[in-house]
Amino acid sequence: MVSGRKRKFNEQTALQAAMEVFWAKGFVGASLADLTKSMNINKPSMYSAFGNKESLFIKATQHYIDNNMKAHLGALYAADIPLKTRLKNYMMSIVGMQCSTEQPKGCYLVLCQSEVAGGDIPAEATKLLIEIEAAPKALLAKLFSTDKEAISLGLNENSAGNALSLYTALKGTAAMARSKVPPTELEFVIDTMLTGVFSTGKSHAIPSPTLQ
Amino acid sequence: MVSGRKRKFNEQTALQAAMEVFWAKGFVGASLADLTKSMNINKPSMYSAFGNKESLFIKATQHYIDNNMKAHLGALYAADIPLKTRLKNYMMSIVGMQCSTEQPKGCYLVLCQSEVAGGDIPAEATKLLIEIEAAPKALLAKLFSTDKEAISLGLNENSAGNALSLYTALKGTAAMARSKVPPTELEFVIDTMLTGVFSTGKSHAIPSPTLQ
DNA sequence: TTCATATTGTACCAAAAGGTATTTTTAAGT
DNA sequence: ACTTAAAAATACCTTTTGGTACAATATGAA
Repeated sequence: MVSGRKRKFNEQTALQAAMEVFWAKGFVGASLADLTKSMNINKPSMYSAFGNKESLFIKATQHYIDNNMKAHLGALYAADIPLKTRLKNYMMSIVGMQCSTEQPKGCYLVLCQSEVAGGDIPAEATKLLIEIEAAPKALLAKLFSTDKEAISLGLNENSAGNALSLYTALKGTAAMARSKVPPTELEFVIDTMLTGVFSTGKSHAIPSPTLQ
Repeated sequence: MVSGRKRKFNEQTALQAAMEVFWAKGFVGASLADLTKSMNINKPSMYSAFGNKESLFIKATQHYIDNNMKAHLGALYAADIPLKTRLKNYMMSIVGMQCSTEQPKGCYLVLCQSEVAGGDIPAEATKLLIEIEAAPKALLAKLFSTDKEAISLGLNENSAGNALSLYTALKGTAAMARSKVPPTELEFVIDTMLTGVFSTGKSHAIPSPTLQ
């Protein structure tokens, strides 16, 4: 193998720390001093391990997706659970993360995506943040357009709109969570939006059975 | 009167320009160079007229409230218009602002309030941003608890929750608007949340008329 | 026309920003 | 034990940050 001094820090641990700084402060607001202090390494170690601030951010963002977004997906496809319940479990799982005391409140992505418009985020990072935006919308839209129950309720007729409604609600709860609104209150918000989606679906989709 | 050289710039115009920079970049992201360039004045003029970055921000925030928030309130209290319609008009008026091409997209306050948790906003400004948060929630809650129609629909029974749902939806649309989602799509989201609020109200509030 | 005063423009300051060069330390391979 | 190589620590670089001193320039009052 190659010789040389061994790394004192664990790359994943350092990345987790960096992620939490970006989560709390955004890309622009997070300084290298903030980052390296929280990662417990010095600047040259950071640069040799991660490249520069932008590529550290890109890796931290990927780390966030892998460790804080994907875990919720399971709830969406659980067997033998009504669609509305699956959606609620999915959304409340995300809300729980947004309100967790173990990590910064709110959503990493909502904050950083809102920084994009300011024009101070480098090109590659901007591209990633914009791409990420599409995924959950597409995922929910696909669910609404393919799920048996969704189809029988007519929710497939505006799958994109229904997905957008839920996604928007989650962006809203992210902002509220950052302002320390507790998850118990946000649960009511989620319930309300789900009620709206499901009752809109019905009114649009259920034709009179006696006709046609 | 007092003598001396006359001001070349209009204070309100300069404040409007500063507001737009904070709106696009947040408090942390907006540099004095950004601000003074957009205000078309130099730093000493800025400092003599507005104090420092923090007090400029406080004045810009007040300017935002006066010029971009208060205008929507009329819709809430319009006579002879159903409550649901009034709420929709109010919310769509805000969404229209969030999506306007005349100003930065999204909401000034949502961005800056999300910066508070980062800890880099000075004390007075932080205090203001937190105070502001309470007003629209209280306003909607009061409407739900006092409006005749709201009471008859039972929406007063959870006026705070209903207010929170709508407020959260607006925070969500602010984030979506910043990502350039068009108002036509956000209108569907607003409709859905309103449907949720009103149908939740009904299910809670309408007791079986044959009983009791 | 002079005088006092307020605003401007330029130049400047110390601190913090992102990023590196260089030296010191630590480890593995021989 | 000695070399080689990689990581760490310190010091440093340039640019930008928020904020000012100071001289130049207008303006109304006397």
